[in-house]
Amino acid sequence: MTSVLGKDPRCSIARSLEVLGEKWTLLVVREAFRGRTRFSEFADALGIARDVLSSRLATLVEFGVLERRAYRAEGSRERAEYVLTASGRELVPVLAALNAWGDAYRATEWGPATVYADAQTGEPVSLRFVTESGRILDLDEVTAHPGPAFRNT
Amino acid sequence: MTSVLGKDPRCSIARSLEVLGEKWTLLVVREAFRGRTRFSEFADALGIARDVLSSRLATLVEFGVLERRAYRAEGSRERAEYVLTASGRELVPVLAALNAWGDAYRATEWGPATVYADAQTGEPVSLRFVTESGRILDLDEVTAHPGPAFRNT
DNA sequence: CATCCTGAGTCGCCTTTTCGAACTCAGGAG
DNA sequence: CTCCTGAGTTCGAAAAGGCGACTCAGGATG
Repeated sequence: MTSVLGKDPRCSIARSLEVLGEKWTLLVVREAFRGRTRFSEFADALGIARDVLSSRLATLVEFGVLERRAYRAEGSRERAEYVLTASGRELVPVLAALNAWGDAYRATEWGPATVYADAQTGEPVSLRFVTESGRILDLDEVTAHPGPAFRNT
Repeated sequence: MTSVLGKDPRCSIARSLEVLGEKWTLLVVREAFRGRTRFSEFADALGIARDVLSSRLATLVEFGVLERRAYRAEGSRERAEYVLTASGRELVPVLAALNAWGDAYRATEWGPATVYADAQTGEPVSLRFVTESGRILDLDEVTAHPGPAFRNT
């Protein structure tokens, strides 16, 4: 991506996209959530060119979304695997938000592809805005306004 | 982007990214949320090449995220403006999720760039997973599993 | 009327990314 | 010693992005 931010390094969205915004990157992360860990698993699942995959894995590792580890299947030599780090696992909301929007506005005959649920009860869950006191708001009750980064200095 | 989905048209994330995943697109949407409507406003705010902006606006209009309208400032000729549609406004969670992740994992000295709040009370809000019955869950209490699209057929 | 100015693009040329297939490399298996 | 596999790297061609110049429509100016 080579710094999309150029214009505003203060915007957190721009900084996130610097890591996640290149073609294929979020799909690689999606596959990581689906449990893929190996180079060929990602390549086969996505149909991505291998050199591009190589480059995407490298930046995801560089920015701490994935961790590259050596592992050894029995009777086989050492190989690399890529697993989500804590920061990678915190990308669920990003994927869930994209998933929900796609379900709502680009629906297909097949229905929803991924459903998020309470791990305990299996009850379906959705992403909502919640106040600190636990009140759940609708989208139109929420406003975005400039934070510290656009007030100080 | 020319169909990243190739491999899986059933995945809602892939379909969302088909519209939103090209370079600059989400930043254009962010600017739309900040109230920009005119071609030059987007261009100036982002520092994006004008031909690329032209193309991004076209696909956002094509997929119903923005609406292109004619407007006329007094004593000036008719010009175009781009405003968020209902489906565009529902991208808040996507931007909020990216914003939160950037704040958490790519923080800067300046602090958060954008803060989401209850429009009424000003109380800060965050994106959370909520069950249908209104229980708020932590990320690690949520699982993603294949929906209808990966079960039927 | 002729000229200037502005917003909203388009055009052409060059650089950067992506694509796809082929090639390499390291070790275990036969 | 050769074959096989997973994990990449390399290379040429195609697509996308960046940048400055150019166009186009109409209102304002003289």
